[in-house]
Amino acid sequence: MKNTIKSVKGTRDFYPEDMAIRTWLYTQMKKVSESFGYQEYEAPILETLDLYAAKSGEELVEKQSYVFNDRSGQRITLRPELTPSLARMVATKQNQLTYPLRWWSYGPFWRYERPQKGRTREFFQWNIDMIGDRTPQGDAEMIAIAATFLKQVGLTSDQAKIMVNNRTLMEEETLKIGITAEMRRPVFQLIDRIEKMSPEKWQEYAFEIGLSADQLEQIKQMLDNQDLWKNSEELTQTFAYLEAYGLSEYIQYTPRVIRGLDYYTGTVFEAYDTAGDLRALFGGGRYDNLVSDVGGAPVSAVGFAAGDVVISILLQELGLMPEFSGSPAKVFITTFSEELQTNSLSLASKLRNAGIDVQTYPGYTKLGKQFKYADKKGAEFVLIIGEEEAQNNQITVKDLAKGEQTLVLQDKIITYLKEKI
RNA sequence: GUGGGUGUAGCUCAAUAGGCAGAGCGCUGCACUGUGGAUGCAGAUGUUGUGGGUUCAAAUCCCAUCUCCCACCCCA
Repeated sequence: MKNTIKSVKGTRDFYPEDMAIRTWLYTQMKKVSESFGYQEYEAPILETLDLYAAKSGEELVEKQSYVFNDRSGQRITLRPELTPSLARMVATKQNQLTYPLRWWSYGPFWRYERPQKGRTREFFQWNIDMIGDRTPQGDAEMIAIAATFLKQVGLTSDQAKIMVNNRTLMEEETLKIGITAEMRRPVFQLIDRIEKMSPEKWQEYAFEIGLSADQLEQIKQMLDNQDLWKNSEELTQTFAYLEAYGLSEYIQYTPRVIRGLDYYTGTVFEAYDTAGDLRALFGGGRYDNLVSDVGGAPVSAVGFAAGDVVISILLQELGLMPEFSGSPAKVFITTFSEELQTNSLSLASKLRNAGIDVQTYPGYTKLGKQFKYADKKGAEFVLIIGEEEAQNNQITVKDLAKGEQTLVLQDKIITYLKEKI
């Protein structure tokens, strides 16, 4: 590899094998989304920077967005997330839509970050949201979709789990120990970081934001209390519904998940591999203010986003990723000789007209090489029209897996192959 | 944005302590001019990321730069 022009940092080339995986992932997301009645939509990849300034995190807008001026001087960004676009789409047609909306989308996003394990600058993300409903059933449905997806791609509840909590509950519980609205944000950030910092550093941080030793002790107890959810009517109902879905094994309550993003207002959840080696598989929750933030009337929503990178690594590591290789055409037609090439080409055409995918060999080379090529390309049946076959209106069909071959009359070839494929 | 590592054949990696740049896999050819996988034999692979420096001699030591990887930040 000498002077090959390099690809842009943090982007990935999708060779056919990779593209097959990407398509497969998309198909799984589509299946799950549609099985719950969600409709696919798409938003522009280019948006004005203003759209994100409204509510996205400062870091995301200031540091991680790809921003440029277009020819009219307008500040344009490659979308770093979808939710603001979704909020705008809803706000724009707010009175013409039937609620609750059930929408899903899968597409590319860009964030200017340092690439590392599970993080690229260009990635794909599945977004799924229910808008215009504020019930525990809605929360439960969204979590059920997430769990169904884990199941759909072959992950067991021993391999991946969805951690659930509720921000309203945490607000109430922290209020009991004297943490008022002004202190809430730093305290939630403190809770968000308990898994990420050493106990000493975490304690230091707690005192820095102004907690008393007594409050800290009570927060610690709170974060170890796996039964805290019983104090929340919303969560109690949500978990009961998830029981009814038969998906409880994938769900785990934890007071420690609270989400870094500020716009969440109710139930929140994140999915992780149980080995705990990787980043979050997806994250989401209930948000009430996004549509009004872009100029619409207030409407509640719940949803989550799942990137393609971490889930792919996990499936790869667990050996759950299907392997795709070779051509989609299972039938391969050889070229016996220069003179007989036209016979092969007409046969290929005849099969294609009958709906059979076929690849042929361009030009002529000895049959051994053609077989080798066919094998590598994933062909299952190799067809030969040699001199004898041409004279007798026959075709030799070799089944590569079995190593057997049969002479088939040209009139019968379509029905013969359709039975076998 | 901060910190740590890495770079040798298409791929995975060797090269003792500066001293002829190698192996496996893959690739090409032949055995096998009407048949793939297996086997055997033969062959081709390189600006050792790039630029400079030290040295009789540099993949190896020094400086710079780039790449990719990993962690932090943030988050899918």
